[in-house]
Amino acid sequence: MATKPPFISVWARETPPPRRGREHPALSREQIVRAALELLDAEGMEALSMRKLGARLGAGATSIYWHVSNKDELLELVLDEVYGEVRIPELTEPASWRDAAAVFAYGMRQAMLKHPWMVPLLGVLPSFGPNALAVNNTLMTAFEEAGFTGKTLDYAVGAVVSYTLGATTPEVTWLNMVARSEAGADEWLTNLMRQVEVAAADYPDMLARYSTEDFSDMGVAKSLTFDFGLVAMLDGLEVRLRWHLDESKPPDPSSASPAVDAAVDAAGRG
Amino acid sequence: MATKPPFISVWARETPPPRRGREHPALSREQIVRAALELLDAEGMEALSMRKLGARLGAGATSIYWHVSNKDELLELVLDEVYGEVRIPELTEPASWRDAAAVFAYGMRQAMLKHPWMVPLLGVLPSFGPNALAVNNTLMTAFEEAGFTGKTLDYAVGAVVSYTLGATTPEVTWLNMVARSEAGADEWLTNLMRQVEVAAADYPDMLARYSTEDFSDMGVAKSLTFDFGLVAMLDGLEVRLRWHLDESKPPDPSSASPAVDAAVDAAGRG
DNA sequence: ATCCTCATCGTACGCTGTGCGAGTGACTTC
DNA sequence: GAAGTCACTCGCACAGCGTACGATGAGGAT
Repeated sequence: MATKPPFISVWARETPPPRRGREHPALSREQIVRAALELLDAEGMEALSMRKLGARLGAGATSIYWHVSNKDELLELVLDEVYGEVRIPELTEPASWRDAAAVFAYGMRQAMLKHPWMVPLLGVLPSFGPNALAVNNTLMTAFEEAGFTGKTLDYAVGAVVSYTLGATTPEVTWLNMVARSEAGADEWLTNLMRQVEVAAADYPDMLARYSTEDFSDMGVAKSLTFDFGLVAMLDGLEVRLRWHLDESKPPDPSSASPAVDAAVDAAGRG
Repeated sequence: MATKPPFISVWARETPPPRRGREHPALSREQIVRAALELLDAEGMEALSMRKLGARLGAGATSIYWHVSNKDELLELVLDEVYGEVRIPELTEPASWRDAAAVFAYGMRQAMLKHPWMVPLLGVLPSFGPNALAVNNTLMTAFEEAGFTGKTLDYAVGAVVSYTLGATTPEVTWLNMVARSEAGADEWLTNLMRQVEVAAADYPDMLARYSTEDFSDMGVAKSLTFDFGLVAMLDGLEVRLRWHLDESKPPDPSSASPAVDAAVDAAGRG
């Protein structure tokens, strides 16, 4: 059992000093990353192999390894390239932290929907690239100007980012599945529904709920769901912002009722 | 370029009727799933190959394919097995929907931290298994008893699930990285910090914020962050529950200020 | 004893990431 | 001009992957 080599983020490793070399190298890191991005968008994650990427660049497969030390490293670069698409405009109004958050959330969601292959990567690769940092910084600054400070600032920004990620992930999973079902999405969906109905026979409430569901305009429904949760989160944060500004203590400092504590402890021991 | 076969969820495919066969087949689906789960927990995703799994079961690699048609299908089964660990106790108090949500959130988070390999899977495989449905159903029922109905019910539950997923994902990514860095976590972290400082030189605010950060007790910090966002979300939902019960319209039906609309539209076109 | 079905397994195919060493051409130094 | 250095490219090879396929055997049913 060969232990796998340690993971070192591109952004954490020493970059060799640029020495003068040939004028026109055939390959460049930017070029490779761009080609990889195109390939991923066109055919998805499992279509990206070093050989295919090399072929697309008119180069040998292993030539890539001069510019990039790993496939993981390449993926880190591509991922940060996507973060570059998430642009948050300067919003100078006072208390426009809500707008900044909303623009980020929708931008991030759009990026994830446009590049579905990136979603699993978020669970494996860190997001320390310059573009990811820039996005994060913009959000931080907007929240800071609104009055969030210290840990509350981190908490609030983290909450918005978390919701955005978590809300979009299953959406992308769903779309991936529909896309992969080659047959018409309709027939595939009814097939799935029938099976789920069987599996969910034990839960009559669930069946009742599903039967009233409208699957015709899924896109709109997903958007509404996303917006609902986002606004709910922002409202919750706004309450905390007021507490923060007034330096008033929240009425109940902890979320945990005794019942919750007990259940969480039990789960922890299991 | 061979087009990949379509994806068909385990839960959506026809299961062959059980015919009477040998009394003691050497392998069983449950056994395989359990062994796969152990292997994944012990050595992570990329250590799970059909050959290794077969070896661990004292069987040939391809024998597994009698009980499971795919590696993806096996992973779907293992994933649902993990959902089985997320148990939400019966909370019969009125208005205990908050407790139910909190217990789910902490349970799900714990499961994800315990089985880090599952996080990327959430972006690829659907969660239609019986255990996943059970968890979802319990949450739904608790919210319904509290007064959520119709689409608002879906929205509210979805918001809690989304936040939980999205908040835990980067946590797991982080832990994975630290674990993979073979060298002491401390030295690895300082190394990363140095590089990030260089990369973030353009953002003086960010540097200032990071320097006041305390990295000593990361676990506690992450827990606090998680709880903060969760309670914020629940507060936001509680406001909506009251609107819902009073059938009063929210003061501002949409989150979108003109500035946000413009920005979102621009992103959509890009 | 014969047949039929369930279940297991060995082999093989095409694919993957990537380590290694040889090759190539341009620039620097004499 | 000659020699050397160095950036860069590439072919080969290795170990491993998922899994299609056909052979093989082990029971129960007849």
